[in-house]
Amino acid sequence: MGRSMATARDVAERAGTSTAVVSYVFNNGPRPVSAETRRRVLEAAAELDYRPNILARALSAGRTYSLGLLIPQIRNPYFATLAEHLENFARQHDHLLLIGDSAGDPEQESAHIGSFIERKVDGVVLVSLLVEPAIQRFAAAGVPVVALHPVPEGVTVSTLSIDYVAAAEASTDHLLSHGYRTLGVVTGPEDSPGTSEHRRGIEWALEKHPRASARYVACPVSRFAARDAVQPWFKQKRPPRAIYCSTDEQAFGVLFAAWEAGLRVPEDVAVMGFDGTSECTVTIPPLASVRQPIEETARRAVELLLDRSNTQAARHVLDYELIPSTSCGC
Amino acid sequence: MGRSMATARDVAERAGTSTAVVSYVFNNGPRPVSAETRRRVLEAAAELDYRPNILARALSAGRTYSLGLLIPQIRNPYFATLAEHLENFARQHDHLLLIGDSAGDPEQESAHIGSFIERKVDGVVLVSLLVEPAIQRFAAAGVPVVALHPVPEGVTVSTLSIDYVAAAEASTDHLLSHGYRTLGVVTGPEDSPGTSEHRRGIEWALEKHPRASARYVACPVSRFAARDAVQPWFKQKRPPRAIYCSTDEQAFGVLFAAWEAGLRVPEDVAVMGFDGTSECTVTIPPLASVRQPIEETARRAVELLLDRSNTQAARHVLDYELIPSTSCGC
DNA sequence: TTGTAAGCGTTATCAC
DNA sequence: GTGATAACGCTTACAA
Repeated sequence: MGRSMATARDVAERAGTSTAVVSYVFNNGPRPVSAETRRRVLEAAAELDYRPNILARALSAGRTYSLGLLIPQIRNPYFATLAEHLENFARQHDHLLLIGDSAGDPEQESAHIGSFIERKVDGVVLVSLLVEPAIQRFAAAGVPVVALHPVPEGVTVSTLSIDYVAAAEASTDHLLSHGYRTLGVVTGPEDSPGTSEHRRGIEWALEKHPRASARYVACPVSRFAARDAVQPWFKQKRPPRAIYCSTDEQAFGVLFAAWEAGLRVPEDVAVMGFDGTSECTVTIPPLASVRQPIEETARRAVELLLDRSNTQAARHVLDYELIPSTSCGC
Repeated sequence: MGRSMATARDVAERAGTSTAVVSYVFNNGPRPVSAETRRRVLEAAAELDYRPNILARALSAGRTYSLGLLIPQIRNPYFATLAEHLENFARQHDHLLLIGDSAGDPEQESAHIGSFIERKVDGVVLVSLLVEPAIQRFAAAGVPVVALHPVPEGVTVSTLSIDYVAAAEASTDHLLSHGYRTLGVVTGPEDSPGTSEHRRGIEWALEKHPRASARYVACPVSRFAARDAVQPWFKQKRPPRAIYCSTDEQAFGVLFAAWEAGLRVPEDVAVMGFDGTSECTVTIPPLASVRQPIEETARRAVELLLDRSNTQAARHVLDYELIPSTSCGC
């Protein structure tokens, strides 16, 4: 029982028809089937509890009904939330989501890319450490990709993201409008996608506030790395009055470092995150941030990948939302 | 280029042999191959950049080289960490890890179970909401399972976990040994696996401290739900002096609720978590907890599932470690 | 030690 | 509208 599933052949025999017709019924095509025959097939299938063998289907039809998600770190709540939403939308379309967590390691990322190609996923949602090689390999294998971060000009791929430069500028503006003059900036690694966009937005904002100055530090996107990265600032006589973080994950580490150094947030140092995960509402104190439209991103990413007519690489821009909260001082 | 991969047939032709031998070489069996022939096959394979088609292999051999992980919530850092380690070990054994996140919803859990069975995973690591139905379905489909939580007596399945009762007792003992007399206990839902083990351990500890009393609340395993669940306590004139949480995830919400209510941790209220994720080291204040051996659990789970000789259901018990920290008052 | 050929369970072409 | 039948690419008896 359950040991060996019924096959299309069994259903065909019981319905007094052929395996071809069984296939036509279950796929609504490519040939038409009379109402009466269809009924008999569905009845037989129900009686035998027939479920098409996905593996056989994949081998024959060349589609696996699976999507890949490649991310730097599943422990980052932003990516965990993204994965949740993508999984929901993928399931609604009868697809399985494969999650490839690189854990910040390009080698693991590379292994996942190979794995996704090998398993012939129908499409990949990409948040990559090393954007260009990843895109090259998927392109060479004919796997559709949607990237969720900025990608260098000239690289042909669909992207789906907010305007990072504008969001960074708005966020910095918001911080500086409190009158804070000294800014600390925590970004991801120099070469990681998005870092230069954050910088550019921050610099644009700084131009409008000539008395403000900024110092920068780049570190891995982890709360632990960020804590370590800002500790030296907090030991100085004059720590930055406000800290801009390019991810919430890093901001979590900054909040801790401030607490550890005996600095009050926001009275002594203001902090701003980026991503706007719901975890921000229960940090101590609640974290101001820039909300990314995670659910909409997930919905559209799945649509883009599964819409097989859509073969154009396009750059889609979504809206962000500035979320002030206790940590920024308002 | 990359469009259509080389097949075993191509390799066989180029090496002047048959597809059978190609298969023997790539699987190290089941028939022996002479050194010379093996060399020619490998050479031809390298020249053609041949990679066996995993789908075809799965269909033919009945193994998919994939493992499933079924968890209640990927956003919980404990499960995210578990997923990371499992993925690493699975990859070391050339297996892919499929993550099924139920998001606390039995219907989603059920859908994932169906999906894992349908895709014929070679084994499943189970952290389930509804243990028995899950185990039934996998058993009926002939899928090996390792459960990472307590499972009712009489259910035949391998388990791999710490002794929850003993750990809960030790943790409660530790709290009470500070002299705290009033204890608040936050557990997961009444019917979720583990809850009764936590309760039992706590009660054993309470018996040794006759002047101590406890009040209980059950809530979903989420920091948000836990925050809401303990808020009423913190509004009372005499909140519990110490709070035991059956997961770190819930303890995170308790720390926030205490802060929000103006209570100091640990001066006004002590807090203990459970799971011992590294996130505990950067909460405000750092969270005392019971460390689960996540990496070892992951390693052994993969070994158990892939060791095909091992068909016995056994209950494996791992060691936990009590981790005192600021939040408990020592 | 190697080759032939029959599956694995679909899909889809092509003839009826 | 329907039914044979040849793929899909691999594994593995069985024969040589």
